[in-house]
Amino acid sequence: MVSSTDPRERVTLAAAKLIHKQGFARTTLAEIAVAAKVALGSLYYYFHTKDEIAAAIVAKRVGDLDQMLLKKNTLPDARSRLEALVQVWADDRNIDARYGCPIGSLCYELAKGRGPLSGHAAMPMRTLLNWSEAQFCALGHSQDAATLALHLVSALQGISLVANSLGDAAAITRESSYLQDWIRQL
Amino acid sequence: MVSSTDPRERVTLAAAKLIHKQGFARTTLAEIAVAAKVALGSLYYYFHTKDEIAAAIVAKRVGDLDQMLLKKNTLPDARSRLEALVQVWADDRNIDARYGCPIGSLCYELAKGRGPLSGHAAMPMRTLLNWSEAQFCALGHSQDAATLALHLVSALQGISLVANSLGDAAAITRESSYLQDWIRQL
DNA sequence: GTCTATATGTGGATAGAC
DNA sequence: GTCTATCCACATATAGAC
Repeated sequence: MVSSTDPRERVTLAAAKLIHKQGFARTTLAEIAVAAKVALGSLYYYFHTKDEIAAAIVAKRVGDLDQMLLKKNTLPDARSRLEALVQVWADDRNIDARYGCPIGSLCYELAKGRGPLSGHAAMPMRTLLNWSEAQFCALGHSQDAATLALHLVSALQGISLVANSLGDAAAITRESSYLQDWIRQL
Repeated sequence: MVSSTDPRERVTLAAAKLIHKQGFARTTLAEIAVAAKVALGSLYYYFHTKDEIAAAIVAKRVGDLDQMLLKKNTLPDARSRLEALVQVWADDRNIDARYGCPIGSLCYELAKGRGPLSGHAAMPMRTLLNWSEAQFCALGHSQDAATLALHLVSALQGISLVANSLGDAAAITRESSYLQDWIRQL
């Protein structure tokens, strides 16, 4: 299950998986400790509080996102880069329909009524928005690139939420196709 | 704050408000009891479990949604009806940016990794989707009405999530404008 | 029906040995 | 650094008087 040798990373990975499936509030430190093969008390050597684990997960997600988007940048044109982003959702349709978007569902839970953690929730969204905006700019839509990026990211986050509520992965397939067409026609 | 005379309704309303702001898992029965001006023990006269309160909130939300959509049906044409739906999000931008969509954020939390409550999460979404699909049909898009409805509802749910994560109500204004234009051009 | 009091379980967090 | 054992607060749920 958890294969990293660095225990701190093992905890972050295990927590990310569990929290994706169960939500942050419903996931206990005891569960995380078991999944990470670390004693419960040891968690507090790596993180001072449960909230800090959430912050670490968000930071890791932003890093993964950056890496993923950087890879897409090797694609020849902005249009295919945007299509590739949508394709990520299409590929992950089954897990997203079951547990929601790993990024969006966590951000939604953290942003709600929390002080310090609310700030963290913005980072992954900004990452997605900024990259998308750059692509729309490259496509020649520099005037309304921010608006188009907002629409794209909203659609991706929204379809994850709707498909999860319905328990219907096919909804993600359908919305992905719609978005692909939209990008091609732009 | 809570003005209903029927105590059961008072509990449902108080719980709905608190859970919208704090999330389901983080809201305690003690808080609900205080807000509803009911003794903690009395909650169990009206509801057997905390989960039942969540179910009652969802049922109430579906009822409110039905009523709201029924009102929109008095508008002369399908296009203005769809615009009116989007306008609801634009009007509620401040509260949605702060706490998320009252429907979507609850559904997202309930659908995740829960047995019986997962089923309830689908109902509000289906209500929104079915009504929207009917409007797109009336607009002459009977062929792809379901796809258009899915795109609209996803966009509305998505912008609530993104705006909440960013803490930015203006994002809802911008996406609403985009969707209004989209509806007019259809 | 509505209340007070309480049982029961469990979660985050700490203490301290090794 | 990693562990075991434990504290303490609090949340859900129950008991039972009124």
